[in-house]
Amino acid sequence: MAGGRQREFDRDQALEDAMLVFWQKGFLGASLSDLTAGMGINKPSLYATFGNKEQLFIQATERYVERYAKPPARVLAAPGQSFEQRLKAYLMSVVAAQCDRGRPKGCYISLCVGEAASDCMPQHARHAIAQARDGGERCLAAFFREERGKGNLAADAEPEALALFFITLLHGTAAMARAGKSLVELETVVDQAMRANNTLFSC
Amino acid sequence: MAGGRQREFDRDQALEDAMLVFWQKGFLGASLSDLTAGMGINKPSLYATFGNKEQLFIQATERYVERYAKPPARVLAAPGQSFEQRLKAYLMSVVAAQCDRGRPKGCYISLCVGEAASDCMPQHARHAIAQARDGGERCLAAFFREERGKGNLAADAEPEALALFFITLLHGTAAMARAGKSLVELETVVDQAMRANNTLFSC
DNA sequence: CTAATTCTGTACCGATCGGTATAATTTGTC
DNA sequence: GACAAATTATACCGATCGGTACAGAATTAG
Repeated sequence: MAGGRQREFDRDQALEDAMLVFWQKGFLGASLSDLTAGMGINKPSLYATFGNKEQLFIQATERYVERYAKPPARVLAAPGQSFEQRLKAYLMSVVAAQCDRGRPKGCYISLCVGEAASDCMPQHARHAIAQARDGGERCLAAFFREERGKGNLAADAEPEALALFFITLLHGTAAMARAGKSLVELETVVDQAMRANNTLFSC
Repeated sequence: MAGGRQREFDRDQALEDAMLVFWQKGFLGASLSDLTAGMGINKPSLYATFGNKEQLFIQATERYVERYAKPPARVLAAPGQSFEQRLKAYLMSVVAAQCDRGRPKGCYISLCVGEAASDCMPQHARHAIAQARDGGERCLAAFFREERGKGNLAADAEPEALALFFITLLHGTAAMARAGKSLVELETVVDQAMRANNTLFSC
């Protein structure tokens, strides 16, 4: 049994707070002062608990994926709804999260993709962002592939191309949400994107 | 007539180089060391010629708009081509620029929109980015409005909604280009987006 | 109790940030 | 040539960066 003073903050809550800081300011823009202020702890506690800024960022990224990227993807498998309904529900769920009040606008991953392309981000952090980004696309491609197997999608439809199209669109809505566009505006964008592929759906 | 030592560098070339640094690293990520190294001058020369980092950024942003954002928009008015051909040529021209070898991937404006939403960017710099971002959307909306007036677009089409859709898409392709997607991949995205609105075009 | 252990707060580290003072150098005017 | 004006290079400024040493405070084991 290990003795010693027990920490005065909740580790999960601190990681959530750190994630929100990175979400708003990116990896570069989030200074240690910003992080410790947002997390309500001081630097030695941060380093003892999470390692360093890069490792904290990696853990925050994983947390974002688990808490904000994967949940919308679950509606893709919602029972009792048509293929088209599920896809639309997924897209609408994502843009709603991108416009959510009280949280940073846009998408954590999409924001950091911009930083990751410059060499201003450490290697492992860049890798974490690349993983998170590809994860969404692969998940969506698997969805289209499966639905095509079920006959909900035209036989000549390309799952990877469809996934790339919608993921690209969602990166676009993330940028627009960050620029201040309203949810209703982005919903019209999703509507137009759905219309783009309705010839494939109706097969 | 003003005497004095004449500067040993070309102001336009230096601004172009600074723009490329901001394009690759963003406002925050571009340090003065990065900028002076990329521009081939030293700090006093930079400050004497361009003011400070923020004013240099504003001038670099304006230069990007003139040299990389406006030229693709000219093909929207190309003579002897259908409305649909011109729109597609515009979109393809933009994604080609986003994937151009030898230049930073993606879009200068789209990259900085992410930074501008945090409070890490000075006020005037943020305003310059907002101006540049809105400029493209307004230009595209005016294009759709004019084409609708000419009967090339359905009477019930909404120019603003169409402009928002395609600008959003291009912000998405910018993020994907920055993430390493190839030009051919992004061209398939544009193709699918064009298909989205072909019911409006055929009127 | 004491000892060992773990966390917290402060104060500090070298490095880099954006920005500038200063002096040397190069030009034009007189 | 003398002098003023403008650019150059170097060296420096205070502030902040990411990261840590250290001492005090809190907890458990014996």
